[in-house]
Amino acid sequence: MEAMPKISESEWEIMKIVWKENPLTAEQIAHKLPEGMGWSDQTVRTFINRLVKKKALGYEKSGRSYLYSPLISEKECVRAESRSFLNRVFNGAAGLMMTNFLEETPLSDQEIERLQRILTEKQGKGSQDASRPKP
Amino acid sequence: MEAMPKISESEWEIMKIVWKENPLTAEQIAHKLPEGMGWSDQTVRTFINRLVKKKALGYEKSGRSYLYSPLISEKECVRAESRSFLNRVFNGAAGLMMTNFLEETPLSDQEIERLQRILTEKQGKGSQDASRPKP
DNA sequence: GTTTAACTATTACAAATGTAAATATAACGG
DNA sequence: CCGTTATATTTACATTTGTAATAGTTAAAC
Repeated sequence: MEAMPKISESEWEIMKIVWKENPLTAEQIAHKLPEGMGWSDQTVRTFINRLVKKKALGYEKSGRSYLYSPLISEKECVRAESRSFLNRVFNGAAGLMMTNFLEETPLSDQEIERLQRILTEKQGKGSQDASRPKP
Repeated sequence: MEAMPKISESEWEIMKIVWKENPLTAEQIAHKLPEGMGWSDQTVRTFINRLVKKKALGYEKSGRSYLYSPLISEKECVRAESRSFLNRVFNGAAGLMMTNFLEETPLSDQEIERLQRILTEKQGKGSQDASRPKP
């Protein structure tokens, strides 16, 4: 798992785009950025370069430009970032965090049902006891 | 709501302590920090000072030292940080985020039940339709 | 082939952050 | 009162981040 590189806020914007679809040229990435972003082309390229340096993006030459692709998985990054957030803000208490989110966030009935289904599924599975002997 | 100051990772450690109990002297804060932290006394004082500069902490003189107290509420900070995280990592999709957490996090049956209770309570309340006329 | 237009790479620079040392200050002990 | 010492304030410095401008390179066009 190679110690996830630390992805900054701006770099996340780039990564989200490249995860969704790849490979992409720098220009394509710049164009797919959300409107309000307002970054100059050079800024975008700087972020891309930093991500390459961090081994978060890889590239291959194609014509006059490079095609960038992710070298680290979105799942891993989301997991790492989530853990960091959880520790920073909730001292690692996932239950507390979720309670908090549930209380603060408006959810559609559909979403509520989906979450409930997931919870019910989890229920029997005894995931609270991680120390069982392997069969 | 005064545009929450941005609290850095290290600064969060300080704030969490002062929120839990206050007022505290710099020394007390330093002592209450988690073991593994390994910050020098001066480092802790630097963080405290930055938090004062950011108006996150206030102080009052007492004998030879200051007593620090939070000027911003934990709730507000948690909310701000949560929103930032949600946007950065999940593009603001709270439902997706929660699904993800539920799937990845081991929870005790107790916690599961608590979350289910909260969800059930939310269910009728139609929080997905925020545009109802006030009674 | 040489110019040029598009890309990349290098460099810049200020603010924030992590980490502290050095210096000033003031209160407490005697 | 005066020194000692605990505190606070100032200063330091490297790294990361946000935000580019400028310089270098190379494929494409002619």
